Amino acid sequence: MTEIDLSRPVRVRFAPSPTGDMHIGGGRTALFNWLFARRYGGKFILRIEDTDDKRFKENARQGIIDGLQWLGLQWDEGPDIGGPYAPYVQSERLPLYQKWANWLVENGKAYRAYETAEEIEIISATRRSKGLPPGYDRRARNLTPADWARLDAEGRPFVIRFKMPDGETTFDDLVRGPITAQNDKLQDQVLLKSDGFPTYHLAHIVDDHVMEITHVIRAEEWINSTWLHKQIYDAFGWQMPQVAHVPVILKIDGKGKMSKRDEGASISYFSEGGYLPEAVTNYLCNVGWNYGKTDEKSEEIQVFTKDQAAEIFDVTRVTTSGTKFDLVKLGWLNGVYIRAIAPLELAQKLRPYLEKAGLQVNIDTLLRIVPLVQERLKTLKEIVEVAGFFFEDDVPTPKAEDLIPKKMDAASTREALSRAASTLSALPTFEHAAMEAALRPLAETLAIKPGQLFGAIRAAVTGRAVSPPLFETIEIIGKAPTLARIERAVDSLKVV
RNA sequence: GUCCCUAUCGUCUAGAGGCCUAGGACGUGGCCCUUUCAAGGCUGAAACUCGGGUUCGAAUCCCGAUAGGGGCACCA
Repeated sequence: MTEIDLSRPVRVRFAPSPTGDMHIGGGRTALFNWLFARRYGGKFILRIEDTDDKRFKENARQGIIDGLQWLGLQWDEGPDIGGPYAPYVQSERLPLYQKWANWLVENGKAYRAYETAEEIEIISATRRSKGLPPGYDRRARNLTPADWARLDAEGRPFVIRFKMPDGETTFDDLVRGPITAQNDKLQDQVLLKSDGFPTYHLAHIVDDHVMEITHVIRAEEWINSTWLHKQIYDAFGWQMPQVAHVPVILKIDGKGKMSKRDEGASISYFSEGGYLPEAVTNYLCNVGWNYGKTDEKSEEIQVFTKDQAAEIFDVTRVTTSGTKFDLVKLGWLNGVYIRAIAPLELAQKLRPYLEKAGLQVNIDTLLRIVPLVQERLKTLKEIVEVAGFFFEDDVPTPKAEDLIPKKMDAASTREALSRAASTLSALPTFEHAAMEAALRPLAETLAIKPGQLFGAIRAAVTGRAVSPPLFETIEIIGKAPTLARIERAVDSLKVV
C-alpha cells in the first residue's frame, strides 16, 4: 500500500463548486480533509471553484460556508478569512489560469481547437457509433499557427485542449493503490474555454500547485479524471499531490448515488431537522472510515468526537466500496449525543424548535421538562411531539375509545377518573411521589391495575396514549389544569 | 457502447493465508425492568456473490463470471 508522503508541510483543501445547498457527501469529503489536516498538524483550506459562469452561484457560497461551520470544520485559509495565497475564489484568479494555459500551448503540450459545440456533438456521436468512447477526436492537433491566424481573422472562437501523450498513465491512490489507464482512452480535454474561463481540470491543478497543496482527498467520481491530471502535472513539470478517492454515498433504498432530491442529501436537512453536528460528523466518520479494531470496547469504537478521530485518522484506512446512508443509525447516534448534553444546554437547543412550532415557551417549565424527555428524543425537533402539549393551554379530551383503558368500560372509567380527581384534589402537595403513593391504593380499591388507572389519567390530562412519566408530567402541568382536564373527561363519558 | 472502481449479516463495518465455529454497531426477535413510550440489562436469528486456480491451509492471493457503483461536457 502506498505510503503517505509527509515530506512537505501538510496542506489540504476542500474545493466545492457553489451550486447550491451543501451536499452530505461534500460534508464527508470536507470532514476527511479536516481530519487529515488535524492529524498531521497541517492546514485545511477552503477554495471556491466557480469557473462556470453559466451556473447559478450567488447565495450558494454562503450555503457552503454555513454547512462547514455548522459541522464545526473551521478552515485555516479561505475566501472570507484570506490567507497567504488569496484570493481563494477561482473566478478572481482568471489571469493565472490563462497564463498557464498559454504556457502549455507555447511548449507544445496543448493546442487551440476551433470546433463549435454542435460540431463536437457530431464527432462524439460518430465515435460512439464506432464503439469508441464519445468525445473529441483530436483533429485540431494538426493545425499550424498559420491556421490559427486565419481562423482568428475569421473571428472564430477557440478553446485550448490538452495534448494527451501516447502510452499509459498510472497514479497511486492512497486508498486504492496504483490505478492505470491507456492514454488512447483518455480525452484531449478542454483546459481553457472559449470565454477565457478555465475548466476544473486546469484551474484546480494550477491552484493546488500554487497553493502548495500536498494531498487531495476527494470523491470517487474523480478517479477517471486523475490520469489526465497526472499528465497535466507532468506537462508542467510540477509535483502532483498525493490523491485519495473516498467512496460515494449511495441512497439507503433504491439505486444510485444520493442526489439533491433525496431525504438527508443536504447538510441543511440535518441542521434544520434537529440533528446535532457532533452526531452527524460522528456518523460521517463511521461511513467510509472506522476507528480501528472493533472487537473490544464496542461503544467507544462507534461513538467518538471528531477531535478524537483526528488523533488517529488514517486516510489509507478509508473503505473502498460505496456506502449507503442510514438515517436510522444516525438517529440512534443523535440520541446518544442528546442524552449526553447538560440539561440547561439541551433546553436552550430545544427552545427554538418549540417556538418554530408556534408554542409559547416558558424556559423554567422547559427546564423541568428536559429531564423527563432527554432520553426519549432522537432529534431535537421531536420535542414538539414529545412535549409540545406542556405548552398548549387547550388539550382536547380524547374520544371515549382512546380514554377507556383495556378491559374497562365507560362507567368504570368514569368512576376511576372521578375518584382519581378527588384523590389528587385532596393531596396537601401536588408532588409526583405523593400522587403515586395515593393513586396506587386507589387502583387497588377499584380492583383495577395501576396501569389501567394511570392510562386513563394520562389520556385525560395529556390527550395522548404516550407521554413522559405520568406523575412528573402532571406535576409540571399543575393542579388546576390537571383536575380540570380530568373533570372534563369524566363529563365526556357521561354523555355516552 | 466504452473505460475505471468495488464486492463480508438488512445497513455500516472488523478481518492484511492458519488466531474465523467470521467479531462489533444500528436495525430486528425473545426475556427482564416498567404506569405508556423511551432508556438500560440479558439473550437469539442474521453474511464471506459464484466458479476456477495457487497453497499443507484462503473471507483473505490470482484469473474469470456475475452484480453494484462511477466516468466518458467549453459541469465541477
